[in-house]
Amino acid sequence: MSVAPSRQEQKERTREAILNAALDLSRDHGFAQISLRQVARQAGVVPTAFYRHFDSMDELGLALVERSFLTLRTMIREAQGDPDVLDNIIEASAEVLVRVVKQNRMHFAFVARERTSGSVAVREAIHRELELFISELAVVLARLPHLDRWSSDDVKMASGLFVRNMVYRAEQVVQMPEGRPDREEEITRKAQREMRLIVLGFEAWES
Amino acid sequence: MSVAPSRQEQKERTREAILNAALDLSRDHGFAQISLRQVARQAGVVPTAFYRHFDSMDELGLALVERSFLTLRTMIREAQGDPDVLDNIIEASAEVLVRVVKQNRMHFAFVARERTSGSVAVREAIHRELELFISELAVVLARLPHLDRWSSDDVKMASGLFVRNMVYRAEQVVQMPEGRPDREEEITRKAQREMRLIVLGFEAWES
DNA sequence: TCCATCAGTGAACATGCGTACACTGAAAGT
DNA sequence: ACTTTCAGTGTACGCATGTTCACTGATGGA
Repeated sequence: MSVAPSRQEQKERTREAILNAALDLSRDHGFAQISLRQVARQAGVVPTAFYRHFDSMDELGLALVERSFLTLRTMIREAQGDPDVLDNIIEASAEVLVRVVKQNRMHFAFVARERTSGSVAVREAIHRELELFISELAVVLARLPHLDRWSSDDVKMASGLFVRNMVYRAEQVVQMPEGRPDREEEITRKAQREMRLIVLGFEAWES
Repeated sequence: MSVAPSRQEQKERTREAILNAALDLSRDHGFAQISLRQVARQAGVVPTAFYRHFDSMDELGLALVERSFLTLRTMIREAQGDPDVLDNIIEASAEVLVRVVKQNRMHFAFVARERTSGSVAVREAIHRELELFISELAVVLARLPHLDRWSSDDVKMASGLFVRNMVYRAEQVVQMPEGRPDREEEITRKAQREMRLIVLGFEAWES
């Protein structure tokens, strides 16, 4: 027998249910086109109960942005801890990327989709988070053996290119039908090739 | 005094009005979230008149995709005719890009936005058109002095990278507030730098 | 001149929407 | 044992939507 959940716990559960409902519904039609009532229905709650957790759909959207980028941050930390990644940043990180995107398909789909199409508030939040993410990645990259002689501007630019590559590949993984390891491998390969290209370009540039 | 327009002419005018109304309204909220009635209102016709021109909003969306890519094709042809572009593909094409995007801001905004967020039909149409555009650009690139020794796979990949760079820069130009030649120049510069990086990368790669 | 065509009208409809408001009943504080 | 708090309920409202249908009146072919 499970004990009755405390009030706080129960509220948190409903909040999660609403977040998941919104994420799930966004999948097919985009966050901007789903209604408060649809979200409430899917979450198993009456429309007015929604307001106990969020003031508006816009606020829900911002919460989803936050939750999605938490996943991204976890990814970059995991990559930092992994010795394979430090030895062979390009090959390993491309593999980490595809794996993590697959595991958190919906979060990445949300970011990729709402980045250009969400409400103004959501769009700006994603933009801010992506900029932050680029800076964080730049710090990691700057420590790498090959790149530590580059100017910080160049590292930042490389980081930006990597992240853009990442966002683009994430779009592809998200749209990829499930159970297609061949497509998946192809995406990984292309992502690697592109990152190698970027690094080679910078090296030819500086010399 | 102007003569009375023929029936055909008048119909074509209304059709244009509807297309422009939709493009204009999409600007702020995205095509997927605007209603048939809003479009009709802005075009200065009654909602039911809409059906004389399009069966549904989806069909309107497809017509907008077509019209937008017509603009893109014009751009690539213009670039081919321009001797500056052939001599100095990177610098010149980045400038052409920024100029054309500025002139057709709304069309590019539409493509960039609806590429990831539109209805399934619109999204697929844009994807198809972009693939086509990449192939067309690859043909142009293959004729260039520097690139004619590359494998056709590599040229295609470079073309894909250029187009992705283009789409991304177009997003920036679209979001850029008007009358900021400094930002504009910065975008041009970054686009050029990136394209040079890609070319350098390939050359380092092959040798 | 007559008549068919057809782009655009205007009223009507069922439906889904966001939000206000008064409410219930169990958990948590005293 | 009591009272307070508050997550979730149920009703009701005004409003915008997509689509239907019968219509009007100018255009353009006979």
